[in-house]
Amino acid sequence: MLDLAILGLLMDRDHHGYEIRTQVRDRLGVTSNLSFGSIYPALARLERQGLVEAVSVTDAAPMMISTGSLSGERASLRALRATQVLGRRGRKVYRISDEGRRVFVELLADPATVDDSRNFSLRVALAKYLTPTLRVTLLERRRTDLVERLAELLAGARNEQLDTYARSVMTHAAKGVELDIEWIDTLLTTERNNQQTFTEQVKTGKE
Amino acid sequence: MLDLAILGLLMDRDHHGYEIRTQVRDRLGVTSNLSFGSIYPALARLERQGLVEAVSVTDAAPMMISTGSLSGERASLRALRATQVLGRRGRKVYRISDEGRRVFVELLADPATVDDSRNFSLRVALAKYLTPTLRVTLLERRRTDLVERLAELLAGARNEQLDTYARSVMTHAAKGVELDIEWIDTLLTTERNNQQTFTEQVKTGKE
DNA sequence: GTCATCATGTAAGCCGTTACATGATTGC
DNA sequence: GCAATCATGTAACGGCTTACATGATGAC
Repeated sequence: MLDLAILGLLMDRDHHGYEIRTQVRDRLGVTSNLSFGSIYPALARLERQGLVEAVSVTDAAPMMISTGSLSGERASLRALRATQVLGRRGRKVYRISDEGRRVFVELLADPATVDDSRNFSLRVALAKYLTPTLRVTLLERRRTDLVERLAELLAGARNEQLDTYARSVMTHAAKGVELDIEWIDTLLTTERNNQQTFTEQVKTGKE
Repeated sequence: MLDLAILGLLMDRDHHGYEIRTQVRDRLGVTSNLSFGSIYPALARLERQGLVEAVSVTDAAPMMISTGSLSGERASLRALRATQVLGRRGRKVYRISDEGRRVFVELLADPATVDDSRNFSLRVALAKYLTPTLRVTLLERRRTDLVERLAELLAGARNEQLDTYARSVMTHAAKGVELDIEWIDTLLTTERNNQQTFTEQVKTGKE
């Protein structure tokens, strides 16, 4: 989960560890702030595996931005500026490698661990990196699980041996799952419309 | 979490370990089946702590081995009978102790770990063991957290830098939280009505 | 000059899982 | 008799958290 989230964020742009925490919450919709005690070791591990690389320790490396068109003076100025604006020294900025991109997409499409709601949401949040086909597969797989789960919950809610509180939990959980299924259905509809639009465009020769 | 669920189930009646798994799902609304690899060690630990006690290992099985009072024939018959009615041999049935009941209520009311949705749902499912006051406290505490979370999600959904998938995740998560808040509000209303009814009854001298 | 925030990292521990090992009972 | 289910337990490992340790920078 953490690996997928980190790689997913790095697909978009470079990040340093401290930043990843807030980004996971704000861009990937993961509720609880994950701890640095898990983020830093994860980054170190991903680096060892060659999936990411440290692009700059400290901000002395605006070289990465440098187009060469700027004079040394202006580059220094810009470095200073970057430090002032963007923050402090000692930051270790990571960039995803080609191998990292490959593994990321593989991981994102991997059917293995889509079981829980958290993993699924994360995958949808990163779904722009999936092919339309794989997106549909992901959504349909999850939908099947939810339909099954819904049936269990509705059965549970009908259980007369339960007290009002326990039954209320069942009923509410069922509503939540229904909401999830509706959401998936709207996403699936969108996917199919896009697919169709694309197909039509090909057929009619439009761009 | 596991301890709370196990003790909660044992508040109602005795259970053996194997049975606890299904009961946690069917009566407490916990989605994923927890594994025996966590249930059995948990029961052993609770027993060591004196919160539960093993009430019977098998039904009548020890008789077959030790007792000389019954003839071998009758002992076999009895064993057979017990097996037919109660099920299989080798079951270790647990009962909650007085100390266990005390600790359970303490645990259930403990504000420490109500953070996530799973813990909260579990507590609501067991809410009949809480006093009306503690129930309201639990609900209100959770409500405050959710309102805060909702604001964050709505802010996230407004973030225009997000692609449609990521934004969709935020919006959907927000809807889920809204549903949760509505649920809590209906529960709170019920609590207050019951409370008021009780107060009125006292005032007017009704039973 | 000191406090909050930014920034990185390590070590210990918690709470669960999967995989393994064993055996009884029921139904076909 | 054989497979499926019921039933208990152990061992290894996974993924995350908390607590600890360290230090720079910016704001007041």
